Amino acid sequence: MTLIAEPLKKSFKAQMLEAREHAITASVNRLLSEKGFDAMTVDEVAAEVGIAKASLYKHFNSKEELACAAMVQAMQKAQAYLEDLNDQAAPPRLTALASETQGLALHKLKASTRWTLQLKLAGQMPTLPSHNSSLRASLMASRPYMDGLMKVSDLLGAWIVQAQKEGDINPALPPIAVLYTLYARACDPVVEFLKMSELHSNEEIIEIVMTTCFDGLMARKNG
Amino acid sequence: MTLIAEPLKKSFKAQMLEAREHAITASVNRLLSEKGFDAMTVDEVAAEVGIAKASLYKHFNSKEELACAAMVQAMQKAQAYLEDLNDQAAPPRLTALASETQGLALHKLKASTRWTLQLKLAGQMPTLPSHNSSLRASLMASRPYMDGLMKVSDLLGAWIVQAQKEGDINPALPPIAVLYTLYARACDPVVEFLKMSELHSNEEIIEIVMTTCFDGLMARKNG
DNA sequence: GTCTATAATCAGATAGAC
DNA sequence: GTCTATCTGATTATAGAC
Repeated sequence: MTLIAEPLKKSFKAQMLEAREHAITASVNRLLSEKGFDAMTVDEVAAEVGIAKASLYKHFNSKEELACAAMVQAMQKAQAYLEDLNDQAAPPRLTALASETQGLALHKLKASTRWTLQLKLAGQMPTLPSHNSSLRASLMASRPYMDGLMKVSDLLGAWIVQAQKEGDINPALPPIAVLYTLYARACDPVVEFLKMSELHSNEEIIEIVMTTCFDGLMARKNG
Repeated sequence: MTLIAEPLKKSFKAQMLEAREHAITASVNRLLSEKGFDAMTVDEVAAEVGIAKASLYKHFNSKEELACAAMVQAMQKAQAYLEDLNDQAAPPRLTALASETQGLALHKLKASTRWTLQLKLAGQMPTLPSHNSSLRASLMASRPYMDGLMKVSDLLGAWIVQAQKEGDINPALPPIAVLYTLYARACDPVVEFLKMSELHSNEEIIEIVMTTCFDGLMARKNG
């Protein structure tokens, strides 16, 4: 009995722990997206999760670790999405018109960007502080975060190079600049401004930002 | 004698005061550009200016006022630049090739954006915190700031509409979205990332960002 | 592991002499 | 107006009972 019960009990406790920590990271994620790292206080997190602040510090040793955990979770979600997208070998025939004029690589880059914007509009995109902060240092020192960042960059980087080869992405742009430009969509203030103006639906905002990102501001005279 | 000396003396004192306050805003401007509002401390400002913190508070009643003064200064500089650009009625024949295919409005929009990027790369662009903060509220309550912002927006807005009429800017984009997209160049993290990577000169960075902003990421197949 | 209560620190703001 | 010294409040982090 004890031989079976003991491991089960441990597993249950571990599950509870994991669930609790997941609830914490979810709250942190939301607050990070809403106010950013500096403005977010540990008291707020504790209040939102519904536990005492001291209990938080049993799970995470510092505010930076707390935020790191949320960022890692988000990064891994992105990684999973991109890997899934990458495995879809067959060209999607949903949008026949687009597929004929655009290569698969560009299609994936656009899908990724759209996914990012949707997440951001849903308030689930924990944004990095634009200026150097203690959080940046913690993230750089975090193996899981850097691993995720590298895998994500590799996937996107390969698509970028491929899209340039296929004549879909401007080959004059350094791939790294394209990568940064796509990353920047995750913290694009234009999205927030347009949302605040309440003149456009979320879908419209996404289409506007997708257009300015891939087609630019200028009219396509011969398009 | 005193009739002349008194006003002169007052004027001199006023000049000193102005010079001192200019030195303060210059420091604030630099720190704001380097670290942002939250990370910048009043102690730092005092240390950089070379006066005691209490003396700072004789000039400005709060950290917000301090930052506001710097932002207002920057906004007025932008306003002056744009008004100057606006007064150049004659189409610049410097770049004959560009002038033939692009209207004057687009030319001015590009010049403004380039100017912004240069300022940013020079570390003279005090960036707004991306998330809501006490600074935002202070700026909204500041008449000179809001006046400058409105004048700047009016000038840019007129050029945007004109450029759309001339077929240079994508007419499908709401003018307000174009305006926000241009404003966003002032706090574009891509610029910082590219600068940190040290792979490109400032001129190259500007050209890259100008390209992604106006032409987008995609190749111009029929351009 | 969770709680209440408290320590420790840091940064914005002020008092008061000169 | 400038200084040194100090106050105040907010926030990160911890001690210690249960």
